Amino acid sequence: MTRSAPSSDKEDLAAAEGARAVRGPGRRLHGAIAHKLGMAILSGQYQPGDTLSGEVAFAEELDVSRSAYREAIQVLTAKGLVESRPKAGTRVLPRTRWNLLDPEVLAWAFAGEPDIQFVRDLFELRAIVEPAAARLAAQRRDKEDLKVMKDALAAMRRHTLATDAGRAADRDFHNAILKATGNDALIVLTASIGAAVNWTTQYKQRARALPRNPIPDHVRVFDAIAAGDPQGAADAMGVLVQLALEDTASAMAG
Amino acid sequence: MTRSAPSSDKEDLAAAEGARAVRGPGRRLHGAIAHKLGMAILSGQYQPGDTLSGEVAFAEELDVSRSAYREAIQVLTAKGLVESRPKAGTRVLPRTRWNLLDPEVLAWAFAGEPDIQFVRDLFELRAIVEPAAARLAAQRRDKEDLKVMKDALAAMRRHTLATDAGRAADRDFHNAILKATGNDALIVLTASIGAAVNWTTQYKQRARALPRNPIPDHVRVFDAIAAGDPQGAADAMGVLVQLALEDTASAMAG
DNA sequence: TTTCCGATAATTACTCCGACATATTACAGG
DNA sequence: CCTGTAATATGTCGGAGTAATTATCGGAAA
Repeated sequence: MTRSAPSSDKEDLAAAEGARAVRGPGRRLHGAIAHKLGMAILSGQYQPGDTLSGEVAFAEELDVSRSAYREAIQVLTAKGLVESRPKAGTRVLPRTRWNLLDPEVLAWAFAGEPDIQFVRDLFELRAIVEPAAARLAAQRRDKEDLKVMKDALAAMRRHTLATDAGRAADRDFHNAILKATGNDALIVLTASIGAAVNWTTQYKQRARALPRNPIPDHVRVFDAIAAGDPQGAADAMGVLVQLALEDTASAMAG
Repeated sequence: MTRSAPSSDKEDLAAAEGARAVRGPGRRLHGAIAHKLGMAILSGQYQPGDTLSGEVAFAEELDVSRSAYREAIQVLTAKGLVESRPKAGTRVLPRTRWNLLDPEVLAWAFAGEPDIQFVRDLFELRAIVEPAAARLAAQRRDKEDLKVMKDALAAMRRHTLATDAGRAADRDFHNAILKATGNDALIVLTASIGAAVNWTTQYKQRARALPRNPIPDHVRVFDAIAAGDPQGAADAMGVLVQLALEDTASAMAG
């Protein structure tokens, strides 16, 4: 992000244009404001305990109506990022109150320079949850699930992970595993985390060759699930998560 | 138009009073609306695909201004429950888009008669995550963490789980374990799920004696963490989750 | 005639504005 | 130290106008 431009008096204007510029089709104004403020909070630009300027002042600074600004604040409030009270103003809540697993919050966290420690935390969580999901999938998958996984695997082989189609197939594969668990809570959790993490690795690896061919590892996971081998599926998926971790780690280090 | 005209004959009024009645101190009007609509969606009163009445109509039906209604809708949108588009209206999104791990969404889900399958899913997730958390805690805890756990354990012994103080100590104990993991993602995840689940069991067990004394199991977890025994901590915590599951299951069945 | 495409119209959410009500904090006086 | 009062920022309201999306209708091409 090119935030380091210290032009003094035009900054308000830049911020305002920035807010309105992001406003594409399907993206409302209040959504753009929420996006902007959310990223500002997640990036540490506003820190826990800080109190934002008053509604009228901030809305005017952003060059939007008070209604739009307020609706944006409601979004942030719903995600546990801020809290508004009469006379006290709107303040950023402590990090423990943030809904860090909310897909949008994750997107904001990964929009700028994601906090290394947080990425490690997420991978640790993945390393806990995804093997367990594979274990459940091995116990509960039906023929339809296996077919979807098999097709996704074939598509991955065909396109490789360097293409959009290949990455889409990768997502399909993992989603099929999740669906096979039949656990909704597991599905939403893993889906949002995986999406957020892959989101960064994906476009950071543009100039980077993958550490090694990930297809065989995916095949191992599939075989174990197809064979109804829970422990094998969990182990194989553990390897896969570890692989993704190394990939991301090297991408962020370099 | 004066707001205090309680003309009687409409059922709309009843709904409106219902919405306004929940409005306690610290609870804004739009928050109450969001609460009401959120529970209605989670309870299946509005099903995925349904489109809500238009802003003007619905706001008038609830006897609130469009601003308050819209802000409530923004909250629901932020949690992935609904989606609004011009000309198309506001429709309830498919369940897979809901942020089921959002604390408020969980609260709404457990406000009425919680879906049995969903409760099972959550416990399955707990059974995956919490033992892993205990394992990490056994590896990373410091003296301060152990002290907090010890104190909480003593308080649990003193008050028993039948009292508010005792349950607070129970929460403190589990929170101390989470804190000891040092993983923020793990913390928010487990904290919200645990809170929601305990929320039901807590006030359903008013007339029910606990299946068995849970203190010794807690002690086992603590001892393993204090001893730096990851596998032992994970196993002991697994027992604890299983115990909670049985408790909840019998509470919901009876 | 059928099918497809583009212009048009209607509906709905979206945005803005200005005013008032309410809650919470801070201060002054007892 | 406590209590009542005033200041202030959020909360709520109603209405007007804008923008975007969908549905409809008409015409042209197959």
